[in-house]
Amino acid sequence: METPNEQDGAPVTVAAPEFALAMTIDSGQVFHWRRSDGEFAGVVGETLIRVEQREDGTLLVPRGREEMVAHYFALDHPLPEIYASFPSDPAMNEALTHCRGLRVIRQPLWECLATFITSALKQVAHIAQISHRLRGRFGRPVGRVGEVEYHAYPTVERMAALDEVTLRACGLGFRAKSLLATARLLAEGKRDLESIRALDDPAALAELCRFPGVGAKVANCVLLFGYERLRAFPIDVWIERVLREMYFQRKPKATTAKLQRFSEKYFGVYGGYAQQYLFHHARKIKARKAGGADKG
DNA sequence: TTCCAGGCCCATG
DNA sequence: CATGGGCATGGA
Repeated sequence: METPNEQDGAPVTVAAPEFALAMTIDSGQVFHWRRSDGEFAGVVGETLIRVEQREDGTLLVPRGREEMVAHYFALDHPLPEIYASFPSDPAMNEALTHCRGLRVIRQPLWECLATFITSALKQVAHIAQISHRLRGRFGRPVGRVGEVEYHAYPTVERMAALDEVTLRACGLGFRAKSLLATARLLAEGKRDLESIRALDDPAALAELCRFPGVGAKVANCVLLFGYERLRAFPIDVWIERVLREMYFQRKPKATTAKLQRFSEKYFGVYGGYAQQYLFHHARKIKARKAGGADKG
């Protein structure tokens, strides 16, 4: 039996054209990667992965993990085709200019559903904080990098066996109840995430919305980041602002449902990618303005 | 101190 | 069907 750890062989080089590792990890899809020097360390499923992107764009990954990393970061997504499908307007063009190489990650289903339930009305930094607490306290340890121990996301069974008070102690607030209830539905076999793969987008969305703590936004995130439905268009407060400023200036009373319908048609078959680019760019612009005086 | 965050849910018009 | 308010937490 193999026991992969931080010493499992010299890293090997993997070609990764059109891929921006740091930006992808920092784009609010996943919340558990840590950066040290030029390297990132995180857990893919149950495997500790250290990955570095060099100046020439190639990746350094642990030997034997090339496929796992390529699959996780979706290096096979056809970015040229995706970019060609984007509408050409000032907002989209600007986002594309600044976000080239950003990819929509393929996440494990339970981990994705759970983290986005905890994301409700939380800032990205807070989601990361909560995620690390949950992993550290209830997830299986999978190795260490220096002094830092890494953990897998808690299993459905482990989460279902906890109680609301324990979860609230991780900083979950009112989300604890939903997360626990969802874990129990899955642990008891009353629902199944794998079977949702067979459903079409609308049916899958409706099924996901049956979980406590899951509405249209979280469900669309899970469709996009977990089920690889690249058309799914999550509308959070950032995207809603962008849509209203850039596309609905003249219609201030348009409802969210209206924005949703417009977006799904306007941004097309890779709407999820368009959304992710608009989202990330909007956040970066704000951060740049807020921290404009700091040394860079 | 106040504001805001990758929302959801339920009670009212 | 649309709208309003409550819900926990913590960093800026």
